Amino acid sequence: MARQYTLQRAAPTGPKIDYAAELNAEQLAAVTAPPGPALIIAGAGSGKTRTLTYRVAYLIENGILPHHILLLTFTNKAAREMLDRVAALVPQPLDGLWGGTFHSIGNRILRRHPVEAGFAAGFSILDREDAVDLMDEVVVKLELDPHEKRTPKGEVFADVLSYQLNTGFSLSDVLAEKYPHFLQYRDQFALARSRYEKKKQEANALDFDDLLEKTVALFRKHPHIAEHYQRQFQFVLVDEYQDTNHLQNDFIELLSARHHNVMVVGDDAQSIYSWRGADFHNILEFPKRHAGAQVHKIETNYRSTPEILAVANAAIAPNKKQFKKALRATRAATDSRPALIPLPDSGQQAALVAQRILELHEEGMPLEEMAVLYRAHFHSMELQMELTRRGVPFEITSGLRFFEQAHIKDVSAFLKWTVNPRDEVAFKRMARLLPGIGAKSADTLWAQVGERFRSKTQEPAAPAPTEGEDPDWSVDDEPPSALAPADRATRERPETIANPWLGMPPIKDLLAGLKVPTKTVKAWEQLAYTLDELAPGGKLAPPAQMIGSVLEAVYDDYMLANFPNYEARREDLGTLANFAKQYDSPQPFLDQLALMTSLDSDAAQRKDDPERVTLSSVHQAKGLEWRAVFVIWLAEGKFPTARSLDNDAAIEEERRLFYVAVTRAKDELYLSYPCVSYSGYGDPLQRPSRFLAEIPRELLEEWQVGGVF
DNA sequence: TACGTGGCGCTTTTT
DNA sequence: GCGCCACGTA
Repeated sequence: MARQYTLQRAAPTGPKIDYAAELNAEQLAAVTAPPGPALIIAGAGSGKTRTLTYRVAYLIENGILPHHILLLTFTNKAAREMLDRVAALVPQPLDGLWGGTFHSIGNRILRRHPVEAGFAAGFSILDREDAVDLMDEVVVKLELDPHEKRTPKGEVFADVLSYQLNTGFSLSDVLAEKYPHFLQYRDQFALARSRYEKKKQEANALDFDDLLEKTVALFRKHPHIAEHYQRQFQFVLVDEYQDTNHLQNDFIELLSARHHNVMVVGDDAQSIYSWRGADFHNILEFPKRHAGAQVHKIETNYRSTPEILAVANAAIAPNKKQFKKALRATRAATDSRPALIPLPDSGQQAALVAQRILELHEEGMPLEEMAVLYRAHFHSMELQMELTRRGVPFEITSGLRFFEQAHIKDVSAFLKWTVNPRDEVAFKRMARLLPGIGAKSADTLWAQVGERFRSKTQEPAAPAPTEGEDPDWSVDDEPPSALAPADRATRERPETIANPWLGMPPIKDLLAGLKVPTKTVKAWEQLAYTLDELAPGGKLAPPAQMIGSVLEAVYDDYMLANFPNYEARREDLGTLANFAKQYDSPQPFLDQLALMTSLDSDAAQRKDDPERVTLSSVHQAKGLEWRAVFVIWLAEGKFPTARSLDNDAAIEEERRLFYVAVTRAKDELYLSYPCVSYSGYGDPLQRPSRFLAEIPRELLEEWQVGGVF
């Protein structure tokens, strides 16, 4: 069965990269590693991204077609950055290269084989909120005892079931670990799982987990489809491997199963996402799972002063579960050690940080070169007030993401339902915007619309999952030739742009005459008319035009009536419509909305803004660096967080988090904690974090802060 | 359905 | 010390 295929070197085009000159010995070894499974342990600040991007360039330079390379990341930002950097290195176009987040790659594959995956073309993607909305519908029907004072809500169900899927743990184990007080509901959770699956099926909608899980299931059910992709992806590269979960690891293993050229890059010491299912045993045990795997360690650090690195190495040393390694500094020694700053209370902690920021700024350090890091966002409240008082501009990495804001999601609901009229979540969201329509009426309307829609389509809207193999879908052909590097799968099986309205009566007829409350009649007619405009004559309009129609017909009025900050929201929707102009059809636009977190428009916005200090949780600071870093609230119960105190594994993760914080600093590091905090709830007395006690005193310079206060 | 009041509980976050 | 949610009423 196995087909032997010999790679041909492409004729060299353009100047070659001088790898030996541009990389250090450790990086070079990883970049030029022979094929086969490889684990790259890349310490903080060691040039991990550089290594990965040069590896891709190296593969391409050695004749591997971009089409045969798969590059997996966690975030869109990382994917974009890496692809951009590769593009800058190699002369040939990278069009065929499959690079993106796990979810976007899963989506891309599923869009080509929706039916084989058990769905219909044109499926919706449910973001986290949509998934919870749908789960709420399931939970209502479970009829949990209303006399019970506390019953789990949709959010808890969604969380538990998602965590279970991502980790592969049993339901009982997940409940015991995350929600022991809900263990009695075990059976309802199991029931909710199957009902939720059914709901998604009926709605032709996939949640984020499905984008991975259904891809894995597709491959297991249709080996010939799996084989196609396994053949195609001769080289698989994975970024931030230490944060992969069970499901993502299956995804990686399946896609690389044929060629075994899987290079995973990560730092076990920076694994900080176990609470959302990441299992750093994936990285610790990679060499065991892949016999003969090469292991490369990259430990030369270009970022921090030796004094900061000494603290970092000491900080992580107590962790038992790790690959032993020590970062080596390349920078020259300085005469300053990181500062350890106890403060009488949290107000003075805020004052110290603010004052020190101003001093550094006066010494010539730009504000954007400084950051204040903390374990939890509320730890920054006092500091925010202090900075405001002193007129220090700052930027906070938290809060609602652009696409998760209500007005963005409201408007997208119109588009989503037009593209996929089976999308229950989108329909109900849209309906609830009308005056006089709440959850109950939305439910009734949905039942009627669903009924009408089904009766108007000759075939059931959901094609039953096909059994057996699709005869038209043969992938057992010759591998893509160098002369025709275009993606064969794309040519043979383009992503179907589904149009549910073809051959259907106009939308307004579908909605006309349904029973609605008297005060809703007018708005209902208007809605029907508007939706008709989104698919005039049964043809889906371009998304930018759709947004315009929705705004003009209903949503602008809605915003005026319901939001105090009408102007800002209106502006956001203008930005959205502008963004939508790049898309001819709504489907890919909606995919983008679901799979992206932010619009890069704020980068442009920030241009004319003054420089700012960054305030960030440590989690969100991963991968970033600043010249000066302040880590605040290093007190027991704050950092490490109270919930981790009685759990060794949790403490180790907190310690890794502390390590991430420390290794963000290039030149200056300040570690502080208050002895007393009158703000907030709980015991005002604070004890210094154990992480501070673990650092040899001589590595730090202790500050004694006095003064008038 | 829409709006007002009391109680509870309080990390981290990408897709 | 505050915000969110669940429950009660018009």
